[in-house]
Amino acid sequence: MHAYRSHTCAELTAANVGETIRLSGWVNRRRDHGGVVFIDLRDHYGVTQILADPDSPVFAEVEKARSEWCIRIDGEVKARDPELVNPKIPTGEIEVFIRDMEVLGPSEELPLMVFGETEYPEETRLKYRFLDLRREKLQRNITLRSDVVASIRKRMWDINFREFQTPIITASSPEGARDFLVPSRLHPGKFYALPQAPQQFKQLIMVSGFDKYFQIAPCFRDEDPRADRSPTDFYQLDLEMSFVTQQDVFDTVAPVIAGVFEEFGAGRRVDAASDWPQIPYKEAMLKYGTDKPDLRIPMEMQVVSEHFAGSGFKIFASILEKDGTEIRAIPAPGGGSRAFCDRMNSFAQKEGLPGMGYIMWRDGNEGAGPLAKNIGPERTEAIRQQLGLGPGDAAFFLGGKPDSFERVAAKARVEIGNELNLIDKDRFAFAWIVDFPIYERDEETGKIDFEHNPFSMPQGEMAALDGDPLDVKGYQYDLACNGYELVSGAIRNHRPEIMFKAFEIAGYGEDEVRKRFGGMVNAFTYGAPPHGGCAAGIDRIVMLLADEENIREVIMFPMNQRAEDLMMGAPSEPTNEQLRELALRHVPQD
RNA sequence: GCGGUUGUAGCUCAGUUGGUUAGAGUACCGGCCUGUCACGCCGGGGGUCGCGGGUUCGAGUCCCGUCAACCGCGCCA
Repeated sequence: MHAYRSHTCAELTAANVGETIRLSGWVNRRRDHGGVVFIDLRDHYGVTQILADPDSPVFAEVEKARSEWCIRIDGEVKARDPELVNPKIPTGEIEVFIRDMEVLGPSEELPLMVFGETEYPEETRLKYRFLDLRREKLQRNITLRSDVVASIRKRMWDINFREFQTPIITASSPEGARDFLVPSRLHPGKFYALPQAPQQFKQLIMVSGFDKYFQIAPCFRDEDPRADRSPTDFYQLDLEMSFVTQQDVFDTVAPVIAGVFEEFGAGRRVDAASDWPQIPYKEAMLKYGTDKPDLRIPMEMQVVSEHFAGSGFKIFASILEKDGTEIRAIPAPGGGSRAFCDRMNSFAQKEGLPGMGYIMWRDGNEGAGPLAKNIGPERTEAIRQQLGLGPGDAAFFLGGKPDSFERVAAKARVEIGNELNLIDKDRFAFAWIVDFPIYERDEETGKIDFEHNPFSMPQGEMAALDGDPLDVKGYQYDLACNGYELVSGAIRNHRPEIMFKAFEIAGYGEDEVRKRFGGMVNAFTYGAPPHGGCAAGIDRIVMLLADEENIREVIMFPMNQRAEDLMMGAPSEPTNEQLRELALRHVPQD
């Protein structure tokens, strides 16, 4: 017999009754009835009930076993009496009468119970990640992640993409985020960097003639985390193709993403890849206040400035006298109760706005609420008609420069959708967001800078760069799903002269471009093909499929909110010798 | 860097207007129990109430400061 097991803890059924078998696993639960002791033995695959009574030679040892001890047992498979069958587990028809037991790894008192649904603070969970990972949910999530990655690889392979590994230790490439730097021992005072993405490498792979590249690529960014954003490192399905238009990229990627969501979505509805809308960035910001809208929520914002200009509602009327301002409405069908409207108003205040005015419509389409009183029945009725609302509905209003309220408006729209139960939880709703602007103006300095990364081809190419930079759109796109940004990509700028011009507008000279992106720009002077691609967030895809709201639930060994690994103790102080070798000295900051 | 929330037993939490020796569940230790599957019953050990200062006759509770965790803002494909 094998040293540790003849079967897994999920395998034994009535067909095995009478066999002598060997199992290894963890003590999930122990139930000691004095004359009979039960142990639920658990491994990765399932649970099997073990029992011992005084007839067993190891009865005394079995009584001593405790939760999460790792043990090996030998025993005989017995059928359970019909009334003792446990229908909750696949092995519920049998149990194993234990004849021998070996403690492979005893356990201290647990800081976190593997059994049960108790919630634990993240600090505890991360410090004892190996225990947390034993729990059913994380076993499921992490396994799902592996299956998703395998499926993606197969799907990409099937459409003739090939996976190539790109360097992890490379040059700093300022793409927007902060780099992780790695000091060089052989070149004191110089640093490598970890790639924020394999961006330049994949473009070089296209110049190298490989036509279709993908990689499940680790990306490193030294930025603060969010619930849906891992600090330090995360994984992307990174891909790039030559001789393609934006639509070609969509037609290639959408079926892969849709296929994965259908395969692992557990029956949740997936919008057909061919039906995913393409929403211009400007329109997305107007209707949803964000470039990653949740399209499961039916309401769209509308501009209603005309109904407030010169009206009796002085706050909005005077806002509208300033340049670049507008009033926008978020319709809330079924939201016409005072309690709900007040709750949303304080939600907006909590998010940093002065407030969020509202109108409710009663029977006979009569407008109610302070705002309706101020602007009078005619304007109130005009708003109702524009928004297509009726009795029992409400609308919320935000005023000012769009930049100042769009972020909160987007959150409010989600909040309204949630509160009024307007979100179909069993659906994945996708949309391509297109026509991103290439440039933005820094509000404080007034300086023009790249809105995204600087590698996108401007729509209209060189000629487009002659006009107002803020009007230049790029062949640059995101894929939004249920309020998350899943994919981001672009048709790249492969023409050095257009790159230099694009950088010049943002205030970077040719020498600066050559210094930062020299390798790539140089390659573009030797017959660069037009190319484009995108990157899809693996962690976020798995997060959506696993129905989790925190990205750490789908990462095996995540960092905490301060980018520390509590289990491994990272970051840690280097030894003096390490510092000496690297010619580094730590200068304490006050 | 900023804002919000939280911090009480190994773990999850309760703790009233400031008032006796800080509680429960679970885990752990001991005892009882031959059919449980969240087994049950009896008993026990276990506390720097995050930390420091203040107000008070008296602070887990009020005030000030500070630390930590999470969520958000800034930042960031």
